Amino acid sequence: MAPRDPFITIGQLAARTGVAVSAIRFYEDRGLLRALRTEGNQRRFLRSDIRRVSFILIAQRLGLALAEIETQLANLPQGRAPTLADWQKMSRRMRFEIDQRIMLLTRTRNQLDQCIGCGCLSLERCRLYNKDDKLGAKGPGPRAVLD
Amino acid sequence: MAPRDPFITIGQLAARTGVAVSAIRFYEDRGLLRALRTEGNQRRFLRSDIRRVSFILIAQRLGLALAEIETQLANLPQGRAPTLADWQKMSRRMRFEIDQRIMLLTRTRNQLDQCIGCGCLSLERCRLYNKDDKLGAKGPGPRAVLD
DNA sequence: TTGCAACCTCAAGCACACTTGAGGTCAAGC
DNA sequence: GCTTGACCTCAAGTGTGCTTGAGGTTGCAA
Repeated sequence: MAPRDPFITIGQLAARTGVAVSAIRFYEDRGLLRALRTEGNQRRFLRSDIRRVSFILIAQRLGLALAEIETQLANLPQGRAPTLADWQKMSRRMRFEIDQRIMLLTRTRNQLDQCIGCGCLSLERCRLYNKDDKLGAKGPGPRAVLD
Repeated sequence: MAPRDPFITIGQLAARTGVAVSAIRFYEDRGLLRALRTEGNQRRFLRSDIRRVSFILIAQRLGLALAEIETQLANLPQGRAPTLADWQKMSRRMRFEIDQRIMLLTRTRNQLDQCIGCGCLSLERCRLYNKDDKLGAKGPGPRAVLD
């Protein structure tokens, strides 16, 4: 493979991102990535897919489910390398998400501080545990965290 | 049941915490709760178990896995109602956890800010995506979030 | 040309956090 | 005393995010 080849193999993508090959195939299945195929049916990714996978990892660290990440990624062009502006837009959206999360945690902390005084955690007047104040559960399976 | 009965049924515990009856049985199975039994083999919980369940909910919101929550709960007395001091100790531990999370998010945000300028997200020098900087994956299953 | 790592598909398995279902028991009110 | 809803157990199912395995193909290189 020439050094200027714009395409990379699945193994290279895996190595560059630290994600398992099987996970990359899984992401492709789920529609988070798209790959071209060689004549011999092997996947070839764009170099820019390294960024795409990195984005998936960061978003997961923030607690986004793959479905939500897919929605976010839909804002990027498919098939061509995103421009710097494309990525900057994504970054700003992410920053907003992070801000939201920090605010929510801060709110939880403040409420907890109020509770330390009374040791409640379970009284009707405690907003921390109040089930109507809870972020709705989303059915079975792992719950989303602090969103 | 007399109004001063110190015990509550599983249905009452479910109603007071907003958690499904099946989930409470599951928590008991997992060792997060303990129940007495009536002669007719029905569970009877302490009123203080309402707090215990509330704690589980809050800890889950912070992204703790049930196993970790179990460890935390081990610091509470089993079988008798925890004192105010017991709960205050828990609250302070939780506050620490929350602080950690806020710090990690703040760090992530700062790194992202640096990235907005270059739109990188995937370059070797970018600390955000750097796979050695990643919080280690913990095998299969849902990953812990920002811990 | 042959060897071998890297690739392919498809099906099944796994950990977590529960829910659902079948089939049966308990207890409070009429 | 009978009905009815709340309770019981145990097994199997569900959704998410993957991994593992079987069985086969590709492609670089010695």
